[in-house]
Parts: sequence; C-alpha cells; structure tokens
Amino acid sequence: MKTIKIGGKINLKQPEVMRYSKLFGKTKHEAPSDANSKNAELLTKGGFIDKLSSGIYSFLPLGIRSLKKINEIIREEMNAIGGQEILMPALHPVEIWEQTGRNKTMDEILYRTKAGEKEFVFGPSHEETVTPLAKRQIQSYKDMPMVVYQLQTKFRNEPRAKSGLLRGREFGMKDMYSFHSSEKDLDRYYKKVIEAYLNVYSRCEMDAYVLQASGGAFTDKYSHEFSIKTDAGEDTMILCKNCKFAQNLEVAEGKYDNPSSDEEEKELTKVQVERGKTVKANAEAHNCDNWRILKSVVYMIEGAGPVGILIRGDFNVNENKVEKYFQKRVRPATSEELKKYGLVEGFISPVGEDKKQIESISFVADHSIAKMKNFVTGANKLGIDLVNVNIGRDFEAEDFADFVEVKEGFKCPQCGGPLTEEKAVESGNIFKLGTKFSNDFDLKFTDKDGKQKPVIMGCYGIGNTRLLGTIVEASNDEKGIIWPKSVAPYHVHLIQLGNNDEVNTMAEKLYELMRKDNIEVLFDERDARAGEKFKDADLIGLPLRIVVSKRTLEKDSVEWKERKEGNAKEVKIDDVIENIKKFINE
RNA sequence: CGGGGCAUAGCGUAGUCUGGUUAGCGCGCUCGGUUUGGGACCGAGAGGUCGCAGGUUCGAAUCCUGCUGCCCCGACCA
Repeated sequence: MKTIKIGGKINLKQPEVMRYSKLFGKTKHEAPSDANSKNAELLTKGGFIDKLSSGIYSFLPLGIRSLKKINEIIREEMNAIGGQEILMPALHPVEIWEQTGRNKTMDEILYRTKAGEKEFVFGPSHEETVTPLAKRQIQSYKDMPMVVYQLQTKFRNEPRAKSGLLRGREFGMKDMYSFHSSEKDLDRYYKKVIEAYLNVYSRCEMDAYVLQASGGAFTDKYSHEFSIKTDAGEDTMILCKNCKFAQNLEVAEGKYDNPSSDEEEKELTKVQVERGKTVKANAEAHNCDNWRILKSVVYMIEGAGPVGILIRGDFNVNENKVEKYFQKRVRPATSEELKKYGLVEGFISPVGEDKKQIESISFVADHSIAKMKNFVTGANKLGIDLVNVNIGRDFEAEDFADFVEVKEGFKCPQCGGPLTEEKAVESGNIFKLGTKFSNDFDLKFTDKDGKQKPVIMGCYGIGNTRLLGTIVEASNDEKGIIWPKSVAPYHVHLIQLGNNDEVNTMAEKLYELMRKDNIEVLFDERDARAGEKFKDADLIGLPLRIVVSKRTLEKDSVEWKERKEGNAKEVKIDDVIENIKKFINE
C-alpha cells in the first residue's frame, strides 16, 4: 500500500488484490451439490460468492467488484433523473409497520427481533421509513418533486429461497421514492424512471422488457415490471413480436378467433358416451375440435362456496384473473369437494336436467364462450353428454369476464400481431403509490392555494444482487461466465505461461503498465499449467484474456482472446496497452 | 406451511438396507521430484466430534426417537 501526501492530506490508496495467487476466493472444480441454478453454480465455482445459509450469501472480492459496478451504473442513472442518494436504517421500530398495517399483511416475510421489550423489524422495504423522513423535509409544493434513493440490504423471509442470487432472504436492492404535489407530476416522473431503468439494463447489456404488472400489494393499475429474458426465469412473459408489447402472463390479455360464431343453433341432443374426463377425451369421443367443448372449471372461493368458470375447451383458466374478479383467494376444488356438491368430475356443466344438482354452484363465463355456438359438454351424469348446447337458450351465465390464460397463438391486444411466451426474471418493479403512505403517516404539503394536501408518492426498485445473478444466468456458456464489459470484475485476465525469467519479466512489466494506465487487470502469475489457467479464465469470464509466453515473445507479441470470441489473435507488445484501452472503451 | 429427498474432511462422494478392524475414494491442500499452450505424473503426508441431542446394544456412520440445516415440487416476491 502506498500513501501519497497531497496538500497535507493523507490519501490512502487501496491495496488492490489483482494477483490471482493472492485472491481470496479461488475457483473450484465442482460446485456444492446445493447450487441448483446456473448463477449459483458459476458464481460459486468462480469464487464470486459463498453461501452461508439458504438465500444468504457472502460476496467475495470478484463478486463485490461486479456488484459495485452494477451499483455505480444504477447510481449514475438515478442521479441523472434527479435522485439523491441517502441511506436509511435496516432496523425499523415495529410501530411504523403497525402504522401502515403491513406489520400484519407482510407478517410471513418479516424478520423480527427484540431488545428488551422493544420490538424491531428488519426492513424488507422502506416506505415506512422514507415517509416519516420526508415529513421532516417536505412542507411546501416548492419542495417537490423530490426524489431520494438508497442501495440497501433488504430482509425478507422468503417462503422458499432458491436459485442462487435470484431469490435471497437477505438481498441488495436499490429503492427510490419520489414525492409529488400532483398526479400529473408523478405521471411525468414515472415515465422518466422507465427510461432510466431501461438505461440501467442496456448498460448491463441485458435485454429488458417493461411489463404491465399485477400490482401486488398496492394497486392493480399503477405498476410496471422490468423483466429480463432468460430460461431460468420464473415468470412467463407474453411478447408481441410485432409491436414489442410485453405482458406478464398473470395479467396478459389477448385476442382470438371465434370459430363457431357464424353457425346456426342446432337442436340440443343427449348422447350416451364412454370417455375419459379430459377435454381431449371428450373431443375425441364426439369427433370434434377441443374448442367445441364447453369446459367448466370449479374453484373454491375463500370464505364462499364453489364457482364454476365456463371457458372454451382449448383455453385454460388464469387463476390470477379469477382472484382479481372475486377479490378473494381461490384454489381449484378437490375431487372430494366436487362429489360433495353433487358434481360429476369430467361431466360438469351448467346445463342439466336435474337443476337441484347444480343449484349449489354458480357459473361465471369467460368471454371466449359468449359468441360461440353448438357446444359439447357433460350433463352432470357419468357417461352422458349434451351436444349442440347454446348459451342463452340452454343455460345462462351469471356474468361474463376475462378469465382466459393467454398462450401462443393468441394475438396482441394492441396491434393484432402474434404473441409468444418467454421465460423471464423480474429485475425491477415500479409503482405509483399515490397517497397510501402519505395518508398513513399524515405526510401533507401546503399547495399554491394555501391548502393542506397529501403528498403523492411513487416507488421504484431494482434488485441489484438479483440483477448480478440474472446477468450470469443470461450470459454464460459451457465453460463459464461471459461478463459484459460494463460489469466484469476486471477487464483483462493477464496470464503468464511457463516459469521462465524472460516471460515473467515481460508479464510483470505489462501488469505494471496496465495498472499505471488504470486498466483493471487480474494477473494470474501462478506457476501452473496452461490448461488450468485457461479453464479458470474461461470460468471467471473476464472480457479479455492476454497471454504472455515464450511462444508469443518470440514474435514480440502477446495472445489476445476475447471471451465472447472463439479465436485468439496476436498483438504486438508495443500495441497492447493502446488496443486494450480501445477495447475497453468500445 | 403441505408433500418428497438428503446430511460422512474445504468440495464431490462410497459405506447405512444386513451394526463388528484403523471410515474408503476422487478433487483440492503440504513436502520432494519429473513436467509445462487446454484441469499432467511419481513418491511421501496432513486433514473426520460420520448434522445435533437422546435411546437400543458388549459394540452405532449404520437401528429407534426428537430436533436442526439443505435441496426439490406447490402457494409469495426485487
């Protein structure tokens, strides 16, 4: 470590561990057996992170360097839209959580602790701290808009932590909060945040989509998710190839054709059949398409009885939409429950001779059956089906609503283009909070007209540790990680091959030159075999590998290999530094 | 929280069913030597309260009971 005196001040220069032999966190041949996702496997093998407990990780030097880079990108983008960095406490007195009611509603995920009689919550989010804080700072419309953010550790007792950094119990998050004097101003700022978020992701070389989200704990209208396409994702995105409109499957809407809508209503007929319970078996028994089957799916509504959802046979019911419609938790009815209500599994229908049989259950229909004619459905009796059933004539639905689960083959509700399904990881989420928290904490301001009004709030989160995991998940090959330049822990992996004075001297010299020019370099100076060093370099995945060996020195060159490229090339030693600088800034 | 599985050295694992020498192997680590452009080889070595607690037994990694942790499948989320 060098200490440099500048104008009487002592500037402590950080000693940087850049020599691989000294690095805390070496590569491993085998990942622990509990690393069950690509990011956990590669980050653990590469020596970036270390698991302490389920969903709880240490960041080793390589890992923290990448995380810091992500954080710096986030900071720059948030600062650019007027965000001011602060740091709020992780320990929250329980009272503020009681004040918003979330002490109860978020009970399952809250970590708690007590000191004597005083109860605390480990912050899972910071609306409860930022709102009282803002109260002491914001009094007038002139104080707004005001935007603060922090990079904090969040604590959430996830029912099931998994997938490495993708879902932790202790995880990093950038959370930003904006305060406005009008809805209009919030709307204006909200759009700016979307742009800033997209900048963050593109600077991390990630392909992010803005999705309309289900809204979660707050409100169903004002929420967007930022999702990154990767097979490891737990969310399903519905994407329009045409206009890029993206939706979360949970709330996705789509258009479809109604193949039988032009038909004449035919005479209702009763048919005796022997068939299986599925739609497919039903269609085969009647020699028709799946769409002609009228499907009845029975759900148990929390605190109420069973409800049958009527939908086209080739479509599935989206449970989230059912929950939204009833504003209650729902679950599929069990076979026992169906029996209890006198319903014959596989032959359930809203039509039946025995009206008593179905009076204990009400039927609500998906729009998909509204215009359809001549359905095939069961008769609530084993082995008896009804053909040419028509809505309005043979049965009525209590209501029509959208319950359909969008799938490939549906058309974009915006432009009519074809929709596709993609797996994605949710990486960010933004909400218009409105006055929910302002009201809870009585956060008001004096407007131009001299009247007291509640402050209008927005909140904006990016899971920075999750983003790190997502980047690895999205950018790797069979050999290891492929870091985007912007978030790689180092830019250059310098390798010296063979324990030979001439080679060692040149490698050391290059290493010093790079450091002098502030090129971030990891120097693998171990007296190890080539294969071992190459394997490690591939696993760690730095963007550029420079090899110095006897062979290259004979041509006054080094070997230049980019992690993304398959082939290596030779670069003259005299040109290396300049080329590296160019490469980094490309 | 419901269902299933696992827990043996830093990592990966055999042994458990059918109890019985000093708990075995690979990687990694240490020392010596040979090697040196895609995880080399030879020799010597260090490293284990067999997850924890209790029980059965002359004797427990192994059988029984309880607990804890981890993983997978479901309901939640950045």
